[in-house]
Amino acid sequence: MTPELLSLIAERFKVLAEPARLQILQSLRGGERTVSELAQATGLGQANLSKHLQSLYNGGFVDRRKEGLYVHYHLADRDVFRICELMCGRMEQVERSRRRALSRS
Amino acid sequence: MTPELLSLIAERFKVLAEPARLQILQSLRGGERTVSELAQATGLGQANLSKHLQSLYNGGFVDRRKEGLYVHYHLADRDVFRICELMCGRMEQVERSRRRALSRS
DNA sequence: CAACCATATGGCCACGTGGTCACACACTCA
DNA sequence: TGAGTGTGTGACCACGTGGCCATATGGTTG
Repeated sequence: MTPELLSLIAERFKVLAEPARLQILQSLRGGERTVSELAQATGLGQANLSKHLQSLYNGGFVDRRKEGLYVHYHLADRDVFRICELMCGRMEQVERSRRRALSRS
Repeated sequence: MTPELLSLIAERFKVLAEPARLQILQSLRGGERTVSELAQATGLGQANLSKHLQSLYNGGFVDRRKEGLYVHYHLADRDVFRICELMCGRMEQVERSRRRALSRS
């Protein structure tokens, strides 16, 4: 496990470490969405949204398809949500240990 | 999926979005380590390391046990590495699609 | 062609945070 | 008790980046 590999993994996590981007991914669970549709669904500004989409695209989490004026974004794969579910499982566990810690003190 | 929940998930990811902390977790795969052992294994400064350990502890990724002068840290669970493996799988896939994109342009 | 629209991009600011230093705290041992 | 050691913490700086504005880019329509 080289330092370079660790940096790569960290960079992947960094893309998901942002509520706005998680919100975008969630909005894409229903299928393809254009940037304007995503803007309305998420309430994010257009420029801001565009940058987040760029991050997600560079990270390989979403793919896109241009059609006339519009750009349609869609999930690159569904593994992202497997990761998120593992995270949610962790959150429950953290809750338990937090309560343990509180009762300890 | 409320905004608050998304923020919580994002915060979990943020803890893992740092090479130094991934390195610490990896060093703990072999079992318990004291802070000084971790400092030597990772090459991180002591104060810096202590803060990273605090993050990991607050995130519930590691647990600790005080014994005399020393504090022994250990992994809270092994699911972290399931998440990392999923991430690594993603990285291979990203490689493939990057090559696709290159050959497309 | 010009007018218009959807999206991307560069500049800018404000905020968060990783790294380091200095020091505080906790514990052991003479 | 006081010296010495391991760990945590506050202050500080430097850097990265999310959000917003203005503008560029690429495409369509009349």
